[in-house]
Amino acid sequence: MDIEIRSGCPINLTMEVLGDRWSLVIIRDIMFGNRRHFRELLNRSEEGIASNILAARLKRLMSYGLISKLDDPSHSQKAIYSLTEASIQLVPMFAMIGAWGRRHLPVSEDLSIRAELLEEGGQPLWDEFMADLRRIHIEDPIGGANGTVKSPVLARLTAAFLEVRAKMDAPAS
Amino acid sequence: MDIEIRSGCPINLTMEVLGDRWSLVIIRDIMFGNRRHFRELLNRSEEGIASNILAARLKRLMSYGLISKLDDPSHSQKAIYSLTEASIQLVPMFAMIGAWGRRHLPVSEDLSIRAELLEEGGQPLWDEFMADLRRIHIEDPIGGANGTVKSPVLARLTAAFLEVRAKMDAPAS
DNA sequence: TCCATCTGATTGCGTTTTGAAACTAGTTGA
DNA sequence: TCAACTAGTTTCAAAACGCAATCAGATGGA
Repeated sequence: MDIEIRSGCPINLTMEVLGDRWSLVIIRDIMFGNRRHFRELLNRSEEGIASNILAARLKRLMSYGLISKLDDPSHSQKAIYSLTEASIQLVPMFAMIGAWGRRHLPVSEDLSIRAELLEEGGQPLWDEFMADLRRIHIEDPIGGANGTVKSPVLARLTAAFLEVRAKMDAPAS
Repeated sequence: MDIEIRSGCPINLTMEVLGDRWSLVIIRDIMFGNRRHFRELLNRSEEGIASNILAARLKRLMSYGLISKLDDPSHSQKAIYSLTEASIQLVPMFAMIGAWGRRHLPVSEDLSIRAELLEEGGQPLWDEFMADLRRIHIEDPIGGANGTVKSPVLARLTAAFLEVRAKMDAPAS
Protein backbone atom coordinates (compact mmCIF):
# COMPACT_ATOMS: atom_id res chain seq x y z
CA MET A 1 0.00 0.00 0.00
CA ASP A 2 3.05 2.27 0.33
CA ILE A 3 5.49 3.50 -2.26
CA GLU A 4 8.92 2.02 -1.82
CA ILE A 5 10.54 5.06 -3.44
CA ARG A 6 13.25 3.45 -5.50
CA SER A 7 14.12 6.94 -6.74
CA GLY A 8 12.67 10.46 -6.87
CA CYS A 9 12.41 10.44 -10.68
CA PRO A 10 8.93 11.55 -11.80
CA ILE A 11 8.65 8.71 -14.31
CA ASN A 12 9.76 6.10 -11.80
CA LEU A 13 7.40 7.38 -9.10
CA THR A 14 4.48 7.43 -11.52
CA MET A 15 5.23 3.83 -12.44
CA GLU A 16 5.42 2.86 -8.77
CA VAL A 17 1.91 4.27 -8.29
CA LEU A 18 0.23 3.44 -11.62
CA GLY A 19 2.56 0.82 -13.09
CA ASP A 20 0.43 -2.30 -12.96
CA ARG A 21 -2.11 -3.93 -15.24
CA TRP A 22 -5.23 -2.70 -13.48
CA SER A 23 -4.95 0.72 -11.83
CA LEU A 24 -5.27 2.85 -14.96
CA VAL A 25 -7.97 0.56 -16.36
CA ILE A 26 -10.07 1.09 -13.23
CA ILE A 27 -9.56 4.87 -13.33
CA ARG A 28 -10.50 4.75 -17.03
CA ASP A 29 -13.82 3.04 -16.20
CA ILE A 30 -14.62 5.59 -13.49
CA MET A 31 -13.60 8.49 -15.74
CA PHE A 32 -14.95 7.52 -19.16
CA GLY A 33 -17.65 5.03 -18.15
CA ASN A 34 -18.82 6.92 -15.05
CA ARG A 35 -18.86 3.62 -13.13
CA ARG A 36 -19.12 4.69 -9.54
CA HIS A 37 -20.10 1.50 -7.67
CA PHE A 38 -18.13 -1.65 -6.93
CA ARG A 39 -20.54 -3.85 -8.89
CA GLU A 40 -20.48 -1.57 -11.91
CA LEU A 41 -16.70 -1.68 -11.95
CA LEU A 42 -16.74 -5.45 -11.45
CA ASN A 43 -19.48 -6.76 -13.76
CA ARG A 44 -19.37 -4.22 -16.54
CA SER A 45 -15.60 -4.31 -16.83
CA GLU A 46 -14.57 -4.94 -20.43
CA GLU A 47 -11.52 -6.87 -19.21
CA GLY A 48 -13.12 -8.99 -16.47
CA ILE A 49 -11.30 -7.98 -13.32
CA ALA A 50 -11.52 -10.31 -10.29
CA SER A 51 -13.34 -8.97 -7.24
CA ASN A 52 -10.40 -9.35 -4.86
CA ILE A 53 -8.10 -7.52 -7.25
CA LEU A 54 -10.65 -4.73 -7.69
CA ALA A 55 -11.05 -4.37 -3.92
CA ALA A 56 -7.28 -4.28 -3.42
CA ARG A 57 -6.77 -1.70 -6.18
CA LEU A 58 -9.54 0.57 -4.94
CA LYS A 59 -7.96 0.51 -1.49
CA ARG A 60 -4.53 1.22 -2.93
CA LEU A 61 -5.74 4.06 -5.15
CA MET A 62 -7.54 5.59 -2.17
CA SER A 63 -4.36 5.45 -0.10
CA TYR A 64 -2.60 7.40 -2.85
CA GLY A 65 -5.39 9.96 -3.03
CA LEU A 66 -6.36 9.03 -6.59
CA ILE A 67 -9.95 8.13 -5.77
CA SER A 68 -12.29 8.90 -2.89
CA LYS A 69 -15.12 6.89 -1.34
CA LEU A 70 -18.49 8.17 -0.18
CA ASP A 71 -21.59 6.54 1.33
CA ASP A 72 -24.49 6.37 -1.10
CA PRO A 73 -27.53 7.90 0.67
CA SER A 74 -29.90 5.69 -1.36
CA HIS A 75 -28.48 2.46 0.05
CA SER A 76 -26.60 2.25 3.32
CA GLN A 77 -24.30 -0.45 2.03
CA LYS A 78 -23.50 1.17 -1.28
CA ALA A 79 -20.36 3.22 -1.79
CA ILE A 80 -19.73 5.84 -4.44
CA TYR A 81 -16.20 5.99 -5.81
CA SER A 82 -15.10 9.33 -7.24
CA LEU A 83 -12.08 10.79 -8.95
CA THR A 84 -9.96 13.36 -7.12
CA GLU A 85 -8.19 16.41 -8.53
CA ALA A 86 -5.03 14.28 -8.92
CA SER A 87 -6.74 11.62 -11.04
CA ILE A 88 -8.72 14.21 -13.02
CA GLN A 89 -5.37 15.67 -14.04
CA LEU A 90 -4.54 12.32 -15.64
CA VAL A 91 -6.76 13.30 -18.61
CA PRO A 92 -3.88 14.52 -20.82
CA MET A 93 -1.91 11.37 -19.97
CA PHE A 94 -4.88 9.20 -20.98
CA ALA A 95 -5.09 11.14 -24.24
CA MET A 96 -1.41 10.40 -24.97
CA ILE A 97 -1.66 6.77 -23.92
CA GLY A 98 -4.72 6.30 -26.09
CA ALA A 99 -3.06 8.03 -29.04
CA TRP A 100 0.04 5.85 -28.79
CA GLY A 101 -1.95 2.64 -28.33
CA ARG A 102 -4.11 3.45 -31.32
CA ARG A 103 -1.03 3.79 -33.53
CA HIS A 104 1.03 0.88 -32.33
CA LEU A 105 -1.25 -1.80 -30.92
CA PRO A 106 -4.09 -3.95 -32.34
CA VAL A 107 -6.97 -1.84 -30.99
CA SER A 108 -10.59 -2.43 -31.95
CA GLU A 109 -12.47 0.26 -33.85
CA ASP A 110 -15.35 0.78 -31.44
CA LEU A 111 -13.23 0.94 -28.30
CA SER A 112 -10.80 3.42 -29.79
CA ILE A 113 -13.19 6.06 -31.12
CA ARG A 114 -13.16 7.89 -27.77
CA ALA A 115 -9.37 7.95 -27.76
CA GLU A 116 -9.43 9.35 -31.28
CA LEU A 117 -11.83 12.16 -30.36
CA LEU A 118 -9.89 12.95 -27.20
CA GLU A 119 -6.68 13.23 -29.20
CA GLU A 120 -8.25 15.40 -31.90
CA GLY A 121 -9.84 17.74 -29.35
CA GLY A 122 -6.47 18.57 -27.83
CA GLN A 123 -5.92 20.76 -24.79
CA PRO A 124 -9.20 22.73 -25.17
CA LEU A 125 -11.26 19.53 -25.05
CA TRP A 126 -9.15 18.14 -22.18
CA ASP A 127 -9.78 21.31 -20.17
CA GLU A 128 -13.49 21.12 -20.88
CA PHE A 129 -13.58 17.45 -19.91
CA MET A 130 -11.64 18.07 -16.70
CA ALA A 131 -14.08 20.84 -15.77
CA ASP A 132 -16.95 18.38 -16.31
CA LEU A 133 -15.22 15.76 -14.20
CA ARG A 134 -14.74 18.22 -11.34
CA ARG A 135 -18.48 18.82 -11.34
CA ILE A 136 -19.57 15.17 -11.32
CA HIS A 137 -16.80 13.83 -9.07
CA ILE A 138 -15.83 16.64 -6.68
CA GLU A 139 -18.59 19.26 -6.55
CA ASP A 140 -21.58 16.87 -6.72
CA PRO A 141 -20.42 13.23 -6.61
CA ILE A 142 -23.89 11.97 -5.65
CA GLY A 143 -25.64 13.78 -8.48
CA GLY A 144 -22.80 12.70 -10.79
CA ALA A 145 -23.24 9.06 -9.78
CA ASN A 146 -27.03 8.89 -10.14
CA GLY A 147 -27.09 10.85 -13.40
CA THR A 148 -28.74 14.06 -12.22
CA VAL A 149 -25.57 15.94 -13.09
CA LYS A 150 -24.04 15.08 -16.45
CA SER A 151 -20.89 15.74 -18.44
CA PRO A 152 -21.50 17.12 -21.95
CA VAL A 153 -18.08 15.94 -23.12
CA LEU A 154 -18.71 12.42 -21.81
CA ALA A 155 -22.12 12.43 -23.52
CA ARG A 156 -20.46 13.26 -26.84
CA LEU A 157 -17.79 10.59 -26.44
CA THR A 158 -20.38 7.97 -25.47
CA ALA A 159 -22.67 8.92 -28.37
CA ALA A 160 -19.82 8.52 -30.84
CA PHE A 161 -18.94 5.15 -29.32
CA LEU A 162 -22.53 3.89 -29.57
CA GLU A 163 -22.77 5.10 -33.16
CA VAL A 164 -19.69 3.11 -34.17
CA ARG A 165 -21.08 0.11 -32.29
CA ALA A 166 -24.37 0.36 -34.14
CA LYS A 167 -22.59 0.55 -37.51
CA MET A 168 -20.53 -2.53 -36.65
CA ASP A 169 -23.62 -4.51 -35.66
CA ALA A 170 -25.54 -3.51 -38.79
CA PRO A 171 -25.27 -5.84 -41.79
CA ALA A 172 -22.71 -4.71 -44.33
CA SER A 173 -24.38 -2.41 -46.84
CA MET B 1 5.93 -12.73 -23.84
CA ASP B 2 2.58 -12.42 -25.57
CA ILE B 3 -0.31 -10.05 -25.03
CA GLU B 4 -3.34 -11.80 -23.64
CA ILE B 5 -5.65 -9.18 -25.21
CA ARG B 6 -8.21 -8.78 -22.48
CA SER B 7 -9.83 -6.13 -24.69
CA GLY B 8 -9.09 -3.98 -27.74
CA CYS B 9 -9.21 -0.74 -25.77
CA PRO B 10 -6.13 1.40 -26.48
CA ILE B 11 -5.59 2.17 -22.80
CA ASN B 12 -5.95 -1.46 -21.79
CA LEU B 13 -3.60 -2.66 -24.52
CA THR B 14 -1.00 -0.06 -23.63
CA MET B 15 -1.16 -1.22 -20.02
CA GLU B 16 -0.78 -4.82 -21.10
CA VAL B 17 2.44 -3.88 -22.90
CA LEU B 18 3.89 -1.16 -20.64
CA GLY B 19 1.94 -1.62 -17.41
CA ASP B 20 4.58 -2.91 -15.04
CA ARG B 21 7.11 -1.33 -12.74
CA TRP B 22 10.14 -1.63 -15.01
CA SER B 23 9.43 -1.39 -18.75
CA LEU B 24 9.04 2.38 -18.97
CA VAL B 25 11.95 2.92 -16.55
CA ILE B 26 14.21 0.92 -18.87
CA ILE B 27 13.03 2.79 -21.95
CA ARG B 28 13.57 6.05 -20.03
CA ASP B 29 17.21 5.09 -19.36
CA ILE B 30 17.81 4.21 -23.00
CA MET B 31 16.04 7.38 -24.20
CA PHE B 32 17.18 10.04 -21.72
CA GLY B 33 20.38 8.42 -20.40
CA ASN B 34 21.52 6.98 -23.74
CA ARG B 35 22.35 3.72 -21.97
CA ARG B 36 22.79 1.27 -24.79
CA HIS B 37 24.50 -1.73 -23.14
CA PHE B 38 23.22 -4.29 -20.64
CA ARG B 39 25.76 -3.27 -17.99
CA GLU B 40 24.99 0.42 -18.35
CA LEU B 41 21.31 -0.29 -17.83
CA LEU B 42 22.11 -2.58 -14.91
CA ASN B 43 24.80 -0.80 -12.89
CA ARG B 44 23.93 2.81 -13.60
CA SER B 45 20.23 2.31 -12.96
CA GLU B 46 18.97 4.84 -10.44
CA GLU B 47 16.48 2.29 -9.14
CA GLY B 48 18.72 -0.78 -8.93
CA ILE B 49 17.07 -3.27 -11.25
CA ALA B 50 18.05 -6.94 -10.86
CA SER B 51 19.87 -8.55 -13.78
CA ASN B 52 17.28 -11.27 -14.35
CA ILE B 53 14.44 -8.73 -14.46
CA LEU B 54 16.41 -6.54 -16.86
CA ALA B 55 17.12 -9.50 -19.15
CA ALA B 56 13.46 -10.56 -19.10
CA ARG B 57 12.20 -7.04 -19.81
CA LEU B 58 14.64 -6.45 -22.67
CA LYS B 59 13.49 -9.70 -24.25
CA ARG B 60 9.85 -8.76 -23.77
CA LEU B 61 10.28 -5.25 -25.15
CA MET B 62 12.07 -6.68 -28.16
CA SER B 63 9.21 -9.10 -28.80
CA TYR B 64 6.83 -6.11 -28.86
CA GLY B 65 9.10 -4.17 -31.22
CA LEU B 66 9.83 -1.44 -28.69
CA ILE B 67 13.59 -1.92 -28.72
CA SER B 68 16.04 -3.55 -31.08
CA LYS B 69 19.33 -5.32 -30.47
CA LEU B 70 22.50 -5.06 -32.47
CA ASP B 71 26.00 -6.56 -32.17
CA ASP B 72 28.60 -4.03 -31.09
CA PRO B 73 31.45 -4.24 -33.62
CA SER B 74 33.96 -3.09 -30.97
CA HIS B 75 33.35 -6.11 -28.73
CA SER B 76 32.02 -9.45 -29.92
CA GLN B 77 30.06 -10.02 -26.70
CA LYS B 78 28.56 -6.57 -26.42
CA ALA B 79 25.07 -5.80 -27.62
CA ILE B 80 23.67 -2.36 -28.44
CA TYR B 81 20.06 -1.78 -27.50
CA SER B 82 18.23 0.88 -29.49
CA LEU B 83 14.84 2.50 -29.53
CA THR B 84 12.50 1.84 -32.44
CA GLU B 85 10.03 4.21 -34.10
CA ALA B 86 7.31 2.90 -31.76
CA SER B 87 9.25 3.70 -28.58
CA ILE B 88 10.50 7.02 -29.94
CA GLN B 89 6.87 8.00 -30.29
CA LEU B 90 6.50 7.53 -26.53
CA VAL B 91 8.18 10.94 -26.06
CA PRO B 92 4.91 12.90 -25.62
CA MET B 93 3.65 10.25 -23.19
CA PHE B 94 6.85 10.56 -21.16
CA ALA B 95 6.36 14.32 -21.12
CA MET B 96 2.83 13.91 -19.72
CA ILE B 97 3.84 11.24 -17.21
CA GLY B 98 6.70 13.42 -16.00
CA ALA B 99 4.44 16.45 -15.76
CA TRP B 100 1.85 14.57 -13.73
CA GLY B 101 4.41 12.96 -11.44
CA ARG B 102 6.08 16.29 -10.78
CA ARG B 103 2.78 17.79 -9.60
CA HIS B 104 1.41 14.90 -7.56
CA LEU B 105 4.28 12.79 -6.26
CA PRO B 106 7.31 13.46 -4.00
CA VAL B 107 9.87 13.91 -6.79
CA SER B 108 13.42 15.08 -6.16
CA GLU B 109 14.56 18.38 -7.65
CA ASP B 110 17.54 17.13 -9.64
CA LEU B 111 15.76 14.16 -11.20
CA SER B 112 12.76 16.23 -12.28
CA ILE B 113 14.48 19.11 -14.06
CA ARG B 114 14.47 17.19 -17.34
CA ALA B 115 10.74 16.49 -17.01
CA GLU B 116 10.18 20.20 -16.38
CA LEU B 117 12.11 21.26 -19.47
CA LEU B 118 10.39 18.61 -21.60
CA GLU B 119 7.00 19.86 -20.47
CA GLU B 120 7.85 23.52 -21.06
CA GLY B 121 9.23 22.82 -24.51
CA GLY B 122 5.95 21.33 -25.67
CA GLN B 123 5.34 19.73 -29.06
CA PRO B 124 8.14 21.65 -30.87
CA LEU B 125 10.74 20.34 -28.43
CA TRP B 126 9.25 16.83 -28.53
CA ASP B 127 9.50 16.82 -32.33
CA GLU B 128 13.09 18.02 -32.18
CA PHE B 129 13.95 15.37 -29.60
CA MET B 130 12.26 12.61 -31.59
CA ALA B 131 14.24 13.65 -34.68
CA ASP B 132 17.44 13.41 -32.61
CA LEU B 133 16.45 9.99 -31.30
CA ARG B 134 15.84 8.72 -34.83
CA ARG B 135 19.39 9.71 -35.74
CA ILE B 136 21.11 8.07 -32.76
CA HIS B 137 18.90 4.98 -32.53
CA ILE B 138 17.68 4.19 -36.03
CA GLU B 139 19.91 5.89 -38.60
CA ASP B 140 23.25 5.40 -36.79
CA PRO B 141 22.79 3.27 -33.67
CA ILE B 142 26.51 2.48 -33.44
CA GLY B 143 27.58 6.11 -33.67
CA GLY B 144 24.79 6.99 -31.27
CA ALA B 145 25.97 4.41 -28.78
CA ASN B 146 29.65 5.33 -28.84
CA GLY B 147 29.05 9.07 -28.79
CA THR B 148 30.18 9.98 -32.29
CA VAL B 149 26.64 11.07 -33.10
CA LYS B 150 24.95 13.20 -30.46
CA SER B 151 21.54 14.63 -29.65
CA PRO B 152 21.53 18.40 -29.05
CA VAL B 153 18.28 18.16 -27.08
CA LEU B 154 19.68 15.42 -24.86
CA ALA B 155 22.82 17.50 -24.33
CA ARG B 156 20.70 20.42 -23.13
CA LEU B 157 18.62 18.25 -20.79
CA THR B 158 21.73 16.62 -19.35
CA ALA B 159 23.50 19.95 -18.90
CA ALA B 160 20.52 21.32 -16.96
CA PHE B 161 20.45 18.19 -14.81
CA LEU B 162 24.17 18.44 -13.99
CA GLU B 163 23.78 22.11 -13.17
CA VAL B 164 21.06 21.41 -10.62
CA ARG B 165 23.15 18.59 -9.21
CA ALA B 166 26.14 20.90 -8.79
CA LYS B 167 24.01 23.49 -7.00
CA MET B 168 22.65 20.85 -4.65
CA ASP B 169 26.14 19.59 -3.81
CA ALA B 170 27.49 23.09 -3.21
CA PRO B 171 27.34 24.40 0.37
CA ALA B 172 24.31 26.59 1.04
CA SER B 173 25.26 30.19 0.29
C1' DT C 1 -42.42 -12.34 8.23
C1' DC C 2 -39.95 -14.71 4.87
C1' DC C 3 -36.77 -15.01 1.38
C1' DA C 4 -34.53 -14.08 -2.93
C1' DT C 5 -31.54 -10.59 -4.38
C1' DC C 6 -28.10 -7.05 -4.09
C1' DT C 7 -24.32 -4.67 -1.58
C1' DG C 8 -19.05 -4.36 -1.02
C1' DA C 9 -16.10 -7.07 -0.12
C1' DT C 10 -13.06 -11.52 2.06
C1' DT C 11 -11.14 -16.29 2.14
C1' DG C 12 -8.75 -20.37 0.25
C1' DC C 13 -5.91 -22.17 -2.87
C1' DG C 14 -3.16 -23.08 -6.81
C1' DT C 15 -0.40 -20.59 -10.40
C1' DT C 16 2.53 -17.00 -11.97
C1' DT C 17 5.67 -13.27 -11.38
C1' DT C 18 9.15 -10.95 -8.96
C1' DG C 19 13.64 -10.11 -6.62
C1' DA C 20 18.26 -10.80 -4.75
C1' DA C 21 22.42 -13.32 -4.88
C1' DA C 22 25.19 -16.47 -6.84
C1' DC C 23 26.82 -18.30 -10.82
C1' DT C 24 28.09 -19.26 -16.01
C1' DA C 25 30.55 -18.92 -20.11
C1' DG C 26 32.96 -16.39 -23.03
C1' DT C 27 36.10 -11.81 -24.32
C1' DT C 28 39.41 -8.30 -23.76
C1' DG C 29 43.50 -5.86 -22.70
C1' DA C 30 47.60 -5.46 -19.91
C1' DT D 1 48.47 -15.55 -17.90
C1' DC D 2 45.18 -13.35 -15.56
C1' DA D 3 42.18 -9.85 -13.71
C1' DA D 4 38.45 -7.42 -15.23
C1' DC D 5 34.57 -7.19 -18.07
C1' DT D 6 30.76 -8.95 -21.23
C1' DA D 7 25.70 -10.53 -21.42
C1' DG D 8 23.13 -12.89 -19.37
C1' DT D 9 21.08 -17.68 -16.48
C1' DT D 10 20.08 -20.34 -12.27
C1' DT D 11 18.18 -20.93 -7.91
C1' DC D 12 14.87 -20.30 -4.55
C1' DA D 13 11.89 -17.74 -1.47
C1' DA D 14 8.39 -14.28 -1.30
C1' DA D 15 4.85 -11.70 -3.20
C1' DA D 16 1.17 -10.94 -6.41
C1' DC D 17 -2.37 -12.75 -9.23
C1' DG D 18 -6.67 -15.14 -10.68
C1' DC D 19 -10.56 -17.85 -9.89
C1' DA D 20 -14.39 -19.69 -7.29
C1' DA D 21 -16.75 -19.83 -3.29
C1' DT D 22 -18.28 -17.46 0.52
C1' DC D 23 -19.84 -13.75 3.84
C1' DA D 24 -22.79 -10.60 6.49
C1' DG D 25 -25.71 -6.87 6.28
C1' DA D 26 -29.49 -4.27 3.54
C1' DT D 27 -33.36 -4.12 0.55
C1' DG D 28 -37.68 -5.01 -1.56
C1' DG D 29 -41.54 -7.76 -2.75
C1' DA D 30 -45.02 -11.48 -1.40
